[in-house]
Formats: sequence, structure tokens, C-alpha cells
Amino acid sequence: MCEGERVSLGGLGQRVVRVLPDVAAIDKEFDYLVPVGAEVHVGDVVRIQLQGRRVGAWVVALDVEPEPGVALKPLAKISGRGPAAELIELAGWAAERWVGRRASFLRTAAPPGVVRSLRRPASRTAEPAALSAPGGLIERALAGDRAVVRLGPGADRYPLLRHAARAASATDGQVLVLCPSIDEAAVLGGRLRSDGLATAIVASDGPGAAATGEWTSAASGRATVVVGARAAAWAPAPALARVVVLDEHDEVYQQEQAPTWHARDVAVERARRARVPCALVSPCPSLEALAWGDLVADDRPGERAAWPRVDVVDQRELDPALGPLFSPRLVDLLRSDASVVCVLNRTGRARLLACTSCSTLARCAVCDAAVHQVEAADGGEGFGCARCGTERPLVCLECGGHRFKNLRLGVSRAREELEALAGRPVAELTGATPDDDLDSRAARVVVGTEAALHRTRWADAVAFLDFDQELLALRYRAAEEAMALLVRAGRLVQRAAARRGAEGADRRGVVLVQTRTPNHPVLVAAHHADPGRLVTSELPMRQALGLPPATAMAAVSGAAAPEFMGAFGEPEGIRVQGPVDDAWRVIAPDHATLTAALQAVPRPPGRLRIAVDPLRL
DNA sequence: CGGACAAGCTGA
DNA sequence: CAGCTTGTCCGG
Repeated sequence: MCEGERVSLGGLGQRVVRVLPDVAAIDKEFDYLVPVGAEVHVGDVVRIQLQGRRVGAWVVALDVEPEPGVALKPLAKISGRGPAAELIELAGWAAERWVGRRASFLRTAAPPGVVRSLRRPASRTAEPAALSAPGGLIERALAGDRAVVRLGPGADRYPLLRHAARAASATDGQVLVLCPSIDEAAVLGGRLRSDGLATAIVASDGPGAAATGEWTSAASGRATVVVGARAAAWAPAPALARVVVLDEHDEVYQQEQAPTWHARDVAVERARRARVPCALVSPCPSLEALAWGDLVADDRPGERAAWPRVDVVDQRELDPALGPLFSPRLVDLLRSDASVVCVLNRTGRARLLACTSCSTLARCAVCDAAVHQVEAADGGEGFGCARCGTERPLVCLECGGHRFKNLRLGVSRAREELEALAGRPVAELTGATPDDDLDSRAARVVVGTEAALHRTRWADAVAFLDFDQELLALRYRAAEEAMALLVRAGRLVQRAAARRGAEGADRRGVVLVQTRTPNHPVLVAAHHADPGRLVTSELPMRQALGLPPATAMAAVSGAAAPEFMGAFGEPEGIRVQGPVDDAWRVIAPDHATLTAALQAVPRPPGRLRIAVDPLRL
């Protein structure tokens, strides 16, 4: 920058910067004067006087030409360093992709505390990491630019990380690693550190000097590995050489509040912009991941060894003495000395009905979802599908029977009955159970909702008492979610098997699945330790029904939704459905079409929630 | 978001 | 018509 230019900018030779205020409702940039002698960088966190009050803001551009006729105010304060220029651009991309505001993304990208100064490394070209001879699974996983790495639930992902980290370290590059939870990030980060690799464990929660220190270590390029949970997709990494997302199928990567951004998608886009390889790792890669990259999997015996034994018990063949929730196979497990986690999700919204004569579940003839009882057109009783709207008479598709029973039994009742069957204490484990004493529980039998899977570290066996609730849920991703549950269960039992140090066939833990749909593709795939079998049935179904990833979808709700949707209309090439429960569904062939159409309509005042890629509908 | 200001309502 | 409420606009 030469002096002549500088004079033309502010008139008095003062520099002018463009900032974006950290105010939820303002998605507009403003120009401010830089105090003489002050140093500013793109991304810096500043405070500005805006309409009589002081608010935070980010510098988004330096040395801009201000619009004529506006009296510029000086920056009130330059607080410290913030997200780098490439992350500000990425925030712009994400704001379009999820129809949100850049400020919400920059808040995630900003350091947890104040970072006064930062010595960033001299700009290095992130060279592709030198890898040892190809052939092994790790080498293949890290060789491709877009790898979808499928490793069974029991497989240790650490060697892959260590390998990637060592390769990056040799070229002074950084590896960005995302995990579903910060606890996992801390464990993996700890292992990397004890292996001598400089690692920053970035966490968004709370300021605190330690968290700021981790951010700074990543932002200065000192850390070879930058590891964290969802928000780490926005962590600094000036010498980014590779991105790795662990358990990319996990739903926690998607933010629940709007903008409903997905860390996997942000990570993928970030790698693309930085022209560095990206690996998505999962025991059961999402259809989105498979549509994006190239599958890298172990050979069949290798993958199978990392899966538990998945025993599918057909509950249509009931033991009359035990009833619909307990099979003889389960009783055997309970009466052994194994630690068992029993899972019963009673929080399903769909009422589940089964034929009284043959016990087959009442399902939709078109889309396979569980159906509920509705009043038919002729005034009689019928089945209705909440997913696709099909209605049919109250007749069993299997045996022609017309009497159905409601299947529902809560966790508390199940606990009492399990205790009686087991002849030993059975504990209830729900979201409300306190954290302490979880380890001693592992030695016993517990029953709970899905929380029991999340809050137990290991178990000899996991039993799903009624898996049909998961398989036939109304959410369009129900099958993938059910698969993810089996994977989570698989982790627990494989961990216990590793603890036992068992050898050979005994090394695999047991996951028991009680179901009335034993041939469901999810169960077939898990039983064969081959998640690819689910993909071959699920993908055509989504394509046929016009659901993601074949399309791009958004849910629009909130008090202002009727007005918004009225103005939205039904643009060419876009499907609008609803309202169902005051929410509309907008389906477009792709995300570009979807977001362009949504952004084109002015936002009416009032609460409006636009959820792009909603998990549930 | 939150302050400024304009237009609308009430009461004497 | 002052004094107050409600609504809309805009920020450098």
C-alpha cells in the first residue's frame, strides 16, 4: 500500500475498514476509521459505536473506499485477533447454504477469549503429505482427496490420526480433526500429545485462559493437530493440510437451532477451498458422504472383526410366558453374569400397532413406515401413514386379520419385569440419572432410553427390547438413525470385549435386537457387518420419494411462516408441502436452487425458522 | 438489537 | 393539542 492511495481513502490519510457487527438482527457491513497508528487485520475483533451504543464487530475488509457522504466514526476499540480471512469467506458461504447470518458463524469461529496478538507462520503452501507405500487401509484412506473411510464400530481410529498427523508434521502442515463430542476430542488429543504431536484441543464452551490458549496455538500454526467437536469446523488452522471428520454420520454434527449448519459439510467445503484432502470416517457412512467421496473400506474379514455379533430375534414368534418385550435369548443374557444395557425408547410419537393373530406390525403399503389408526373416508376405521399420506383399510397385510393391539410399555415397567426375569438388580438409566457411579453400573443390568447408550462406557451386551420403534419411525432418516444406534451399541460391547482381552470369536461383543421386522435392511446389514447393504436399499428409496440426498430440503416454521410462505408461492421446479403442524416443507432439486429461492423472499417481521436439511420433518 | 422518530389514539 | 402508545426504519 503506497502513501498516495492511503490519502485518497480517508481524505485525511486515515485508513478505513469495513466491519460486520456482532448483532443478531444486523447482517450489514459498515465502514469505520482506524485510529492513527493502530494495527488491524481482517478478522480482528473490534468494538464500534453504532447508533449510540457500543457493540462488538469483526473487521471483514481493509482499506476500503467508503461511500461518499457518510460521516465515518473511528473504531472504539481494537479488542484482539479473530477468525482468519478464509473463515470469514467460509462464513459467507455457510450463511447462504443454511440461510443464516454471517455473524452467527463468525461467533463460532472467534476465539473463546481475547487474543491480543498472534504470530502466524510465514505463508506455507500446505504440501500434500508424504505417505508411506500404498496398500494398507490407512494409506488408502489418506491417499485420496475425498475419502469416505468405513471402519467397523470396534476399530481404533487412532492409528489413522497419528499417521495423518505425522505426515502433516513433516511438512509443517496442520490436520483438522472433528469428533462428535468434546470428550472424544480430549481423549484423542491426549493420545496425540503423549505421542509427541503438538495438539490443540479446541472447545467453544466458556472463555477461560486455557481455551483461549488452545485457540491461539491452533491459530499460530504451532499445533500440528487441531481437534475438537462440531464448532471445531470453524477452528483456526492457517497451515491446513488435511481435514478428518470422525463418525461423520453422527447427528450431533448438525446444529439444532437455525442456522442448522452441519459440521461435516462445513469441513468438506473448507477442505475444498484450501485444496487439501478430506477424509470422512464412519462405521456407517451417510448417504451424503457417499454421494460426495470415494469409499475406502477394509476387506470383509477385517471389517467384520470390528463389528459385534448382531443377534436378531424375531418377536413375531412369541414365547407366551415372556410376552412381546422379552425373548428367551434375552433371558439367557440376563441370567448370565454379563453386564447388559437394555434399550427401550418409549418416546416414539408414532403409535405402534401389531396384528393380534400374526403379530405383524401395521405398516404403510407404499413407504413402509408404521401406520396409525385413522377415520376412513366411509366413516369406518382405517390405517393412515403420516409419512406419505396413504390410507388403507384396517386389515393385516400378512394374514388378513383385522384386530390390532397397541404395543407400548414404559421403561419403569420394563425394569420391574427385567429384574424379575434376571434375578438380580436392574437399574434405570435415563437422561435424568446423575453422572457419578456410572462405572459401577456397568457391571450390572441397566435399562433405559437411548441415553443409556450415550452414558455407558462399556457393556458385555446391549439388548434393544423393541427395535421396531427405531426402524419404522416417521423421520425420513429413520433407517440411518437405527443403524447409528447399532453402531453405538457395537462400540460399547466391542470396548468391553477389548477390555476382557478375549481372543478369536469371543472377541466380538453381543448386540441383541428384538424385532418384528427381522428382514429389515438395517438388521440384515448389521448382522452381516456390511453397512453397504443398507445403502443399496435406502438410496433408491430416497430417490424414488424425492428425499435428500437426492434433493435439498428445508422446513419453514414460526409465527411469521404463513406470511413468508404466502410470499414464497411455489416457484418453478420447487415443491412446497404443508403446512403440517404449522410447518412447511420446501423441496428443491439441489441446495443452490433451494437457498436462492428462500433468500429471494423478504423476511417478514416476527419469528421465522428456516431449517435447511432438517433431521426430522 | 435498540434508539429515533413519525403516525395514531386518548382525554380535557 | 399535549402526552402517551405503537409501529417502522436504520445504523458508518
